[in-house]
Amino acid sequence: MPEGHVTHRISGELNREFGHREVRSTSPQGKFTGADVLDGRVFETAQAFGKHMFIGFEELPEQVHIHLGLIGKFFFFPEADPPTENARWRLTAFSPDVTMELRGPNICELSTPEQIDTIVAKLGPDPLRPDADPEVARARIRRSSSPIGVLMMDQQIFAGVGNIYRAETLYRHHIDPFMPGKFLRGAEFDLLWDDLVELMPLGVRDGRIDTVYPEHMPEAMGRDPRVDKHGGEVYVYRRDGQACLVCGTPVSTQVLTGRNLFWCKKCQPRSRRRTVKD
DNA sequence: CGATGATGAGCAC
DNA sequence: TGCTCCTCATCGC
Repeated sequence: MPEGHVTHRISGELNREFGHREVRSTSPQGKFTGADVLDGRVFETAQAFGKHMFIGFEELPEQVHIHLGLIGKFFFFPEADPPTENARWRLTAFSPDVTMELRGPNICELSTPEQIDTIVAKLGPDPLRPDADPEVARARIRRSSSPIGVLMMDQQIFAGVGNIYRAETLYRHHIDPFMPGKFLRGAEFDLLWDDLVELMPLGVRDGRIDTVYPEHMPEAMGRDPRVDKHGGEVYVYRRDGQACLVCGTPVSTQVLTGRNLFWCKKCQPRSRRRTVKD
């Protein structure tokens, strides 16, 4: 499931498996009407911008625009006819055989170059892209009175960051999620941005989100060292009620703009800056 | 075996 | 703020 590291990781996988190969394209489930247009074409390049992915085919100006949403998922099979059905989009290449299936995406449609430009223009800097300019994000945070915990999820600020990276990066820098963006110190912004630039490529490489420093690894806490349920080792994400890996305080949770926020009240204390009048 | 919720986001009220 | 879309693993009965 999908924060920006997943779209980037899968773009790479698609390029390796299908790049410059002729493909068979279908929509077994029928809801991707553009699938037929792509059948028999040559796959060119998949690219990721935050949580959005665009896939180009030779001699076609439109590209496939994909957004996984909350539950969308890609599957790869080392065969031309995997025993599945009802995928939104299915791509197959032959000898060597490989099949991709896309299930449950929020968006899977053909988009014109103009439409793609519009989508990309709305996104903030993506920590996974070398061309990202963090100053855009810095400026937007500095003039916002929304809590930094809300701003972290705003794709116009950090493209690709989702609920796990939000909770974990705020935790790693002891930042109060409820502090208005305008009160975030410049040095704190630098810590957050640099951390995303460091952590997210690891997520791309490993296909999971790990954020715990070695000295805080569960072994050191006497816990079972197995991977957490969501697929990575984390400090606070979905660990509500469990002991903070650093201080032992039960991890807190609260719904913030429709999503579950997780944080440690002791490691990320309410900032006094928060109470200053606008 | 039905209910629930999940790494998301647009939209109506 | 809450509903909606989409899928599927997991949980409680």
